[in-house]
Amino acid sequence: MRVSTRFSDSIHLLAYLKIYADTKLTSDAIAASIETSPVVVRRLMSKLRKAGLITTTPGTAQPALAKPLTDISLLSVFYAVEGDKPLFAVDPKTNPACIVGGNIQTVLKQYYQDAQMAAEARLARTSLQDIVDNILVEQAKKEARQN
Amino acid sequence: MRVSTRFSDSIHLLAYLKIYADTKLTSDAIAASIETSPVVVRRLMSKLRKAGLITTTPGTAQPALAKPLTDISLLSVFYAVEGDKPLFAVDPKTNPACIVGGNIQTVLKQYYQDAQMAAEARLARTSLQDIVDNILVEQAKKEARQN
DNA sequence: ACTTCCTGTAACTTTATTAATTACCGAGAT
DNA sequence: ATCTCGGTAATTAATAAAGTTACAGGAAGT
Repeated sequence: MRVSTRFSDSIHLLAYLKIYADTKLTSDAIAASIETSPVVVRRLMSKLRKAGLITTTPGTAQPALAKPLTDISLLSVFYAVEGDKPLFAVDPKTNPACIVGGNIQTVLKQYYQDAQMAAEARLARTSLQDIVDNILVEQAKKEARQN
Repeated sequence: MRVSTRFSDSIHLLAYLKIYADTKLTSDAIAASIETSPVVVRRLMSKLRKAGLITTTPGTAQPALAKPLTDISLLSVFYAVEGDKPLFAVDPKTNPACIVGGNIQTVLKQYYQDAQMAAEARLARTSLQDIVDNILVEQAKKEARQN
């Protein structure tokens, strides 16, 4: 399958709303930054809006963050656009007549959930403000190198 | 994309080698347990062999675990069949002329790696012996319910 | 030696997921 | 009234994984 970049693109989008708050925030402009299509941007915004992370007004280019960036964790963005999609997939179709095939799902599910929760705990610890701060630091480094 | 079940299927395979060690371990028999095709099983075994987890002999059905199950972690199985595939995908193609698009990959990579390492640490903590033990416990529960 | 069963791979096809595209409705601004 | 833009549905294209077919060659029994 094609690998999903929704999570990364959504973080990009939200950071863009903050950093370019003074510009015209059309889906076209945002799409140019992510290098995707405006429709994809609007689809992402639709999910972010439903998750309560941003507000939008139909017909006019006024997307806005619904709360301060310090109050939005990477995890809440992940849930908003990926739902509760598991990081590790259990093979759902194995032979129930076999000792292994009949029990492995139950067993793996537990360990996978542990691992996923560990990753999610890290995502929960980071806010979008951290991301924006780091982007600006990287940008400053870049500009310093040029001089 | 279709989500990969290689990791789960490989754990299944290795547990099968242990639990059914006394039977004929043909790729057909293993495939019947995983409910996949023998070729898929042989492909998985090829990767597990290259990673040093099992030994096989061409032409004869004698796959064997290369080390005790207590010495094989879920993480080593994951690496064997998924390589260093990241759990969270960075969008590689964003506008470098934009402050966000030009720096976000660098920033996200760090946080994604943190999260992935947390998950991997959990996987490293669990051995295949734990999995086999749990499978046998589940099976015993099942049999107890039937009486 | 011959036959049978099996592994190891390569090549190709099918299936599933995601992103991209096209198209259209209706809201808001000028 | 017109122009711009968001929201969404429907379709197409791209991509990754699993399934399938095919075949070369090893091992073991007869």
